[in-house]
Amino acid sequence: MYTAFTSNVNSVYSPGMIKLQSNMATARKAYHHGDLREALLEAAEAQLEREGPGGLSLRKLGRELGVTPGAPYRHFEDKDALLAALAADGYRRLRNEMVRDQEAAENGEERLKLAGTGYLRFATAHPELFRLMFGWIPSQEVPELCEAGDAAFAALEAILERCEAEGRLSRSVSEAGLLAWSAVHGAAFLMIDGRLKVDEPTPSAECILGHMHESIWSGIGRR
Amino acid sequence: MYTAFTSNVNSVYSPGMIKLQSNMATARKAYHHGDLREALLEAAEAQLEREGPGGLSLRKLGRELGVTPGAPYRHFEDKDALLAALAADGYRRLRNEMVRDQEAAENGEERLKLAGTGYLRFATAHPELFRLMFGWIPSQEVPELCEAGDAAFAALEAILERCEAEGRLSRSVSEAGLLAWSAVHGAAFLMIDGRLKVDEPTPSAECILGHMHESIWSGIGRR
DNA sequence: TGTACATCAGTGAACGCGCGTTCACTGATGTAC
DNA sequence: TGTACATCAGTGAACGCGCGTTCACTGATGTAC
Repeated sequence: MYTAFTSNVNSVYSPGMIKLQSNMATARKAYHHGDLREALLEAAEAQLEREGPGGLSLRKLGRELGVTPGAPYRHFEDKDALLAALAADGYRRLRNEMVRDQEAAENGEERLKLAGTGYLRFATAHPELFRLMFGWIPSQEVPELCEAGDAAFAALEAILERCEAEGRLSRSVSEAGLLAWSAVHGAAFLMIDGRLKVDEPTPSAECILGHMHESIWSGIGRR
Repeated sequence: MYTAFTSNVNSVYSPGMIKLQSNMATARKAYHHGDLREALLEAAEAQLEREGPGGLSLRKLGRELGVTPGAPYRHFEDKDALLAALAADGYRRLRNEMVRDQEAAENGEERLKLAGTGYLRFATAHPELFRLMFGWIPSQEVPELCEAGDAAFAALEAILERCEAEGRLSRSVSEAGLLAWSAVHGAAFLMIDGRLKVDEPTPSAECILGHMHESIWSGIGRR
């Protein structure tokens, strides 16, 4: 009964940077799922985006993947562990989005703008995941989660340090970081909460950052 | 059994601007609670802050107030209605915090700074309520909620318009509003998520806005 | 290449829980006369 | 001031639900010889 549906195994999706194990080809229609861990993460993220944080349940996940309620516990100690893995993966992808295309930039100002755009792009593409990453507090500390979060912030800091080295900052790195991060972070939340109506009713990441970058840069930089 | 505890009726707390009905004095130890509606809102907010959004339940609320599980339904159609009332009240108080002390300000720039400080003060004092206000989407539109939210934003807009009238803005009101609101909103979230470590590990609203205001104002204003 | 065996990743049934909500009811309150 | 009555705001029991988690089990897989 449960073994009939394993189509999800063939999914194209691969959350984050975790490599899929390669025993997938032989796993279809098997008693063993093949890669239930990845499938759970994938389905969990979809469920989260679809139904919000309240709608995410391990049982539902199992049902969706054609697997018994107990099965997820072979891969995650409990629900919190799954959420933490989801959030950590989110931070890694957020960071990727921020540093993407950085080589194309000619100077610090451009790098900052690209990173901000990436930040907004991530938040608007995965609003509930973004909310989970920043709003949810695990019942006990998860080192993987802290590291991934710090790494994302470190990417911003590195950019600002290069700006400073180029002599393009009118403030300290930490004050510049406070404004830049706050502004982009705030805009991200306002966007996903549907509270920003600039030009269009649901403006794009590029549009919003286009409207904000000049203000940010006059606030913290010089040309 | 349920009538033994009505001490909450005497609470000093009065959420938002709603006036308490004044039959409280006669209500103690009564079969009728006296002002269950207000008591529910008050207890709900405390419960929200104490245990997070997942820990808020109507049944628990009833238990806490010494009242039957059915009782809350005399005052709120369902759980969503209570949440909406909570959020709407939050917006009203947020607005109050923003416009507080405005008369003390000498010019637009100072007004903006005071409003920002009030915003952060509210968010850090009521973090879970703040998250509810901005993160939660009611299953059906609640006009009261929209109005209260719009009114809070309108307070910011009014300040920026006065800045413009004084000739102190270097950008359009809407671009200035985008930066100012995003920056303060983002800082609010970063603060309540414990991600801001400037000077102290948990800096105050005044401290954070002190560090941000110069950057914001060089971004959007002139002196 | 074939077999024995340890390990892994599932099954399926069950546990206890707390929740939102409904409903027929009743005690308290306030009002009209 | 006293009484009849409508309305209000509770009671208490019940409904059905889905959830997280556990556990003894078993089929599938991979490895050592």
